[in-house]
Amino acid sequence: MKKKELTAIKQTRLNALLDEATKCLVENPSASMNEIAESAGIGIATLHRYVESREQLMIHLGFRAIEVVTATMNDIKLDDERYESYIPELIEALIPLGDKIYFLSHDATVNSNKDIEEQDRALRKPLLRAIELLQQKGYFRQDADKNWIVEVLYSLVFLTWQQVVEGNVARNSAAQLLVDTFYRGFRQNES
Amino acid sequence: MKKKELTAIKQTRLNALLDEATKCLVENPSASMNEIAESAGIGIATLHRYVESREQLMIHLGFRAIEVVTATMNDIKLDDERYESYIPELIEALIPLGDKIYFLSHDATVNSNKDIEEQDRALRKPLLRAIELLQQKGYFRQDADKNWIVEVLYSLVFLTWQQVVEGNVARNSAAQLLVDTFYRGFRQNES
DNA sequence: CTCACTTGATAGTATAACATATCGAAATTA
DNA sequence: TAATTTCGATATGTTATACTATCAAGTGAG
Repeated sequence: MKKKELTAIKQTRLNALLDEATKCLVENPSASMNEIAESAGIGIATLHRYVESREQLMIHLGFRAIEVVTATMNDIKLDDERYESYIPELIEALIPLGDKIYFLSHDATVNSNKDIEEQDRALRKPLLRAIELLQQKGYFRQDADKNWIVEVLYSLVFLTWQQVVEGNVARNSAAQLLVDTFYRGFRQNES
Repeated sequence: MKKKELTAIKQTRLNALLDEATKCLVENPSASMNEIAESAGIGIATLHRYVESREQLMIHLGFRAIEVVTATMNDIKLDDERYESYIPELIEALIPLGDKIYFLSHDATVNSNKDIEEQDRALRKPLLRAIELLQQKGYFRQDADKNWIVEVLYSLVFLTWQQVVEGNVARNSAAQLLVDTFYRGFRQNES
């Protein structure tokens, strides 16, 4: 087995560990390293073979979150011909990443890291542009602030993810529910 | 000075401490007792004179949150003649309590306490009834689940509170912004 | 002024969590 | 099969934090 394959396997396992750690820490931000290791199904010694310290774990988690969310967003293209499908597709893809999105915007350790903070801003840029375009097309309301729209989207994605995890919302109908809420709100139209 | 006045003063100071601790812990859930005391402008010794332990502090915070939110909700009556004003008034009153609402639904310590959990359910009941009534009146969409509506409301109240604290949203326009989002979403009506 | 009470600072202790090292077992590769 | 590595359990050192005890300073009432 070549060396490159070895590091690739390690990387895969590290990513799986990071994903599990994110979920664990979102559920209980004060989870100990022991709890994290147990939650990931590995020993505490092995955990420290992957990450040097708790602080470094947090940094890793931040970058991992950015990486995954960025990749997911890049997969969803804003097609001029079918711009109506952009948000629904994006939401469908983002819901499983609800914990990472939440982690990005709420964890204290992550938010005090300059690099991550900057990458987070870079991450929002294309989303802001997409919303702007949807507004110009007259598809989205133009009297709403773009940044506010993004904040609401993030917030609702996390909420939906959480409701799915807790079993209050069916996984298959979650995206539709969220799109519907995000688009129309709850007021009955009086037309 | 009478004894009753003394305990009343103590209670007032305790409440102020709890309110500050809530804000502090929402911003950084792993804040130490020292940080909490400092944030409240008191010494660590005094903090321990008010609450016996960290765990007891958490319990106190849970009950305090329930108490304040309940009182606020009871102040807003659902008047059959003016049911349109119920949600806007409620939202306006709830935004300053965003941290407490968040604390109630997200803190691990609080959510594992049976009493608080039960009181939290009791707290939601009148809100659920109000939403049901608004749906029957045709004022709210009837195809949306009541519990989902409450979850979204809580989530957005916290988001708005946070945006106000961070300075991204003006305090005076926050309620209007939230009501608008909650009612209509972001899709442009094609009428 | 005096007394009762409260507060904040400091020092100290106990406990829990982080982090490291070791060792045998299991898995993987040659 | 033999060698190498990977892993998990355990033990241990080190640090951080919750909590206690004590004392001096401040405050208000009588």
